[in-house]
Amino acid sequence: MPEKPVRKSDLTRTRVMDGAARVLRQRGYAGTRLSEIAELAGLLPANIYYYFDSKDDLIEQVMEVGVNRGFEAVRQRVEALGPDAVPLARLRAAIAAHLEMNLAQDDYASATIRCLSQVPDDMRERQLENERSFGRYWRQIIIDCQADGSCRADLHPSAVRMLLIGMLNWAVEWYKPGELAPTDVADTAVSLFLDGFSLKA
Amino acid sequence: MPEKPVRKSDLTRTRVMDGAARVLRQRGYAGTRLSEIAELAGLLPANIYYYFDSKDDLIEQVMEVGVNRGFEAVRQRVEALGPDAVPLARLRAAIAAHLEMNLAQDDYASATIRCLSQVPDDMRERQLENERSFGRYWRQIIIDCQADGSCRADLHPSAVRMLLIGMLNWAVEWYKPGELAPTDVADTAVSLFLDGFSLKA
DNA sequence: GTCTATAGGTCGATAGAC
DNA sequence: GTCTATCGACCTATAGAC
Repeated sequence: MPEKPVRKSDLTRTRVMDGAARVLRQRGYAGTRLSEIAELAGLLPANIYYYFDSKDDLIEQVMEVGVNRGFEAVRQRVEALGPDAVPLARLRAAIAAHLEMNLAQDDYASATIRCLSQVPDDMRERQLENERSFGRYWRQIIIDCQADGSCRADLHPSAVRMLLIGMLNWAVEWYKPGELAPTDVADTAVSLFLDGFSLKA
Repeated sequence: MPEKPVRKSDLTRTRVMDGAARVLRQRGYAGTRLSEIAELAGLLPANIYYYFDSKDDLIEQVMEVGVNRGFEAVRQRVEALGPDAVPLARLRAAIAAHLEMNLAQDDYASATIRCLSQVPDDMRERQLENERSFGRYWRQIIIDCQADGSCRADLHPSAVRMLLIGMLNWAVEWYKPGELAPTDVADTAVSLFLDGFSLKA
């Protein structure tokens, strides 16, 4: 491993991205101001242009990190089960990981989720391309569950995936730390999604 | 019934609100421009101030209509079952109605859902107050299902409600008319939520 | 790398003629 | 009710000193 000195430049750049992620999460794309990002990062708005070409350039880089973080959180939890884990166990792990990531209020991941539908068309197109492998990963887990007979094959896998992801993503909108811990919500979501709400007598 | 003449003023006012609902749905709160609303309504931006005190005033009125439309769509479908319908049937009807309302792309309802987390704090506070009775309506149906033994009582009713509503609301973000009809998605959502994805052998 | 200063543009809102 | 004209605020982005 070669030396990888931590330069001040990199630290400041990271502070700007951290600030941008936080502002994007709570203001949305169009509501995000460079002045607020600069304040959080402890510099002046004009300085941002020393690190990024434009506001959109900064935002796009934040969202790229957000997708990667979300994907990695899910993948690591799933892979930790080992190569012999059954598909249903992998699905449980994926749901819990995705939800806990969002409820832990990771700014990058939740900013990305929230802003995807708000950014300009060309930026969204590139972002969707980034998320495609993440989507395939979910899709494969769901299909595997149907293929080995552990889950219902009468439902359209794409609809199942979107409804599931929606249930998880929307939690960002209403969850407030307090009464329910993130793991409690995750347990409820896993149980609800897999076993259903109704009682089969 | 007294005469209720349709004044031109009211028609124009409605066109402005229709335009605002559409723009809000696809641009979000901060991304909405009066110029785009005016274009859709067929007038000039300055004219909007003849009908509304301010941009926020217009937006708040659109969201108020949105909440009412969503609530009425759900309530009417549920009430149509008659007073003797079992809670589980009422829950099915509520889910289908809410989802179909959103997927049919009603601008007012989906704009409200999308913008709620983006508007200024005081506006959101008033909006949440409006939605409270809607929330209680859902809550009662869920509790009734648990009370009569048709649904699981081991899950926190609030968590169940939020996860369910989230699954439905997020559909606005990804649904595109085409392969799947709104009723198909609604059927899948009802089946998935009530019976679960896994197969109980 | 960080600052001051400012250009250039967009938008919400108002004033007043018609 | 709808128009033209315009003000003032705010924001992105650039230029250039230090």
